[in-house]
Amino acid sequence: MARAATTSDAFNAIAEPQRRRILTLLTERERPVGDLARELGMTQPGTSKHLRVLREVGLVSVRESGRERVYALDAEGLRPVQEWIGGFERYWNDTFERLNSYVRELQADEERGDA
Amino acid sequence: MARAATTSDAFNAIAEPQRRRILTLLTERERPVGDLARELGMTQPGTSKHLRVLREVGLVSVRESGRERVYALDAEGLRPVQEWIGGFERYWNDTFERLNSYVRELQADEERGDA
DNA sequence: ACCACCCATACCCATATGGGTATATCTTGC
DNA sequence: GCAAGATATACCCATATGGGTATGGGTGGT
Repeated sequence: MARAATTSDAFNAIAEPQRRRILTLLTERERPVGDLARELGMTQPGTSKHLRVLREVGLVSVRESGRERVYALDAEGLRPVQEWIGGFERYWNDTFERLNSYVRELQADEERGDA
Repeated sequence: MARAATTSDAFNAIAEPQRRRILTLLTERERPVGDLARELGMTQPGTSKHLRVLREVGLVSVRESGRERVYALDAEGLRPVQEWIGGFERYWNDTFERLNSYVRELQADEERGDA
């Protein structure tokens, strides 16, 4: 089974170091596959495979430019992760963080109109 | 190789759905293994294995109570993930951020009595 | 048309992994 | 001390996965 039911979501995608590096590289600017492969120091096929995973979970988008495939970050896909993590911020022990998440909660409330 | 070099970090730990469920369950209260196993609907050994992973990356702590092992959330371990994700917030469609600053403006106005 | 280049896919391999069953260890209750 | 309960581990299996090497399909330049 290994990672039951092919869990292909953002959580799984960012579990891989190289994929995280790719996403980080893409924050600077969009890049063609070859570029990424060089930066990662791995083969083009290997890179393509990681890109495929990222594509499938919607973390990157592709644009064809001549014979190149230019990949760009689609950070929206990280939302689920950020939201999930957000649910734990209040459990961090750091005083500063407590205050921080408290403030964030207040803001969230107001954005929801709860005031 | 599969997930090269045994990447055992928080990112990897939360890539598994059941483990995320465990962490979520632990936000409510600490729980002994049996409890978790029942909640997850899986065997005790299976649950223990997930708990081991979570333990090794510091996402949970254990306390012995008689013949039980009570697991508790240690959210600090999620910090790295939160920080990494944080680096991408500015690339999300600005909608959220815009709203955020808008709210902040409103707050400022009200505090000043501008209403 | 031909060739060089950029990629995605198909395969192949070795290992990591999730889940289950059997079992050893330790603790509490008699 | 002994039986029962709670766990962690050892093992076994099937599959997912990361990485590499071939290879096929487009695209641009000449």
